[in-house]
Amino acid sequence: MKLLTRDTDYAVRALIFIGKANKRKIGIITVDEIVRSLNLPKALLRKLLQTLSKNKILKSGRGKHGGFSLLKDPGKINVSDIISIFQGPVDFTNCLLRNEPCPNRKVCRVRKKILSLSGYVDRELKKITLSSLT
Amino acid sequence: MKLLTRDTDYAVRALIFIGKANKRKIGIITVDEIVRSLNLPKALLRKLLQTLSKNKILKSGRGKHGGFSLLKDPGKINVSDIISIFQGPVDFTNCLLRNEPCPNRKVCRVRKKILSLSGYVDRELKKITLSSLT
DNA sequence: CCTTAATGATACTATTTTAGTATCATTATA
DNA sequence: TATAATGATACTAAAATAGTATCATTAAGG
Repeated sequence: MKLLTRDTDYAVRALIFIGKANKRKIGIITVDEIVRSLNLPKALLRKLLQTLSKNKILKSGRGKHGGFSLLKDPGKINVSDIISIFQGPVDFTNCLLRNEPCPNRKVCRVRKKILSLSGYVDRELKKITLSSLT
Repeated sequence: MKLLTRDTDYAVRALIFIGKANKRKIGIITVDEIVRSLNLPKALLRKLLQTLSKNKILKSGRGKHGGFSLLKDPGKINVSDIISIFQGPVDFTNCLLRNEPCPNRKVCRVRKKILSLSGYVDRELKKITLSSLT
């Protein structure tokens, strides 16, 4: 019952690395640099960073001297965002019965509790910003 | 990102049903009765209730007039227990790096936060007892 | 220009988890 | 001894997770 899948996990690691570099005024980081420091599989990391670029978390530059840098303020990037990108929004509820919407949804006490837990966890994850991690 | 898998979900539904029946002094419930009321797949439910019996949540009786009843006090059966049985203990942490223990474990801030969230969720799930649901 | 070093797009495979079914064995009751 | 119940177990299908490979495109710099 992992909260973060591998993709999210590696993406967060990479973002922390890029965030730290940006802090030291190193504008652009290549996949190779991240791989050397964090020991992540290169082909996979490339895919993840491409996804982060498509989702406006990173800015990418192509060609020689290309690479990645943060597109948004590190205070505005948080773990809930990254989970949303790689795993879908933080939502613990299920509320299906044999693949149909559960008829008991409206009054279900389990649902109420799970919903509230889900909300709590999401709010806490939104507090874990990149700036709080670098 | 479901918190409960289908097995846990169906098991909780069945336990609620059995708990309610036990409350009304109906000692023993058969799989067929649960299936008729909750519309769950019979073969699957049988397997789940067998697992609950092995885990000392239910008592089972075989033969004609056999069936299931709660083995423990409904105040002492909670959702965290059922998750533990079907999905393993409530634990959001991962802390692997390429399938090895992550070397950063000890100082990792993400880990600290996930651990604390995990603990919170588990404590809350332990509060959702069967008696609170029937 | 042309080489090189970077990302973009995309297709593919393997493994694990989740979801669900089927069947024979055993037991208790009437 | 027939019947109605659970016990044990083996099996299949689908989805999610984990990971790799390759060609296309772009930008810098001699």
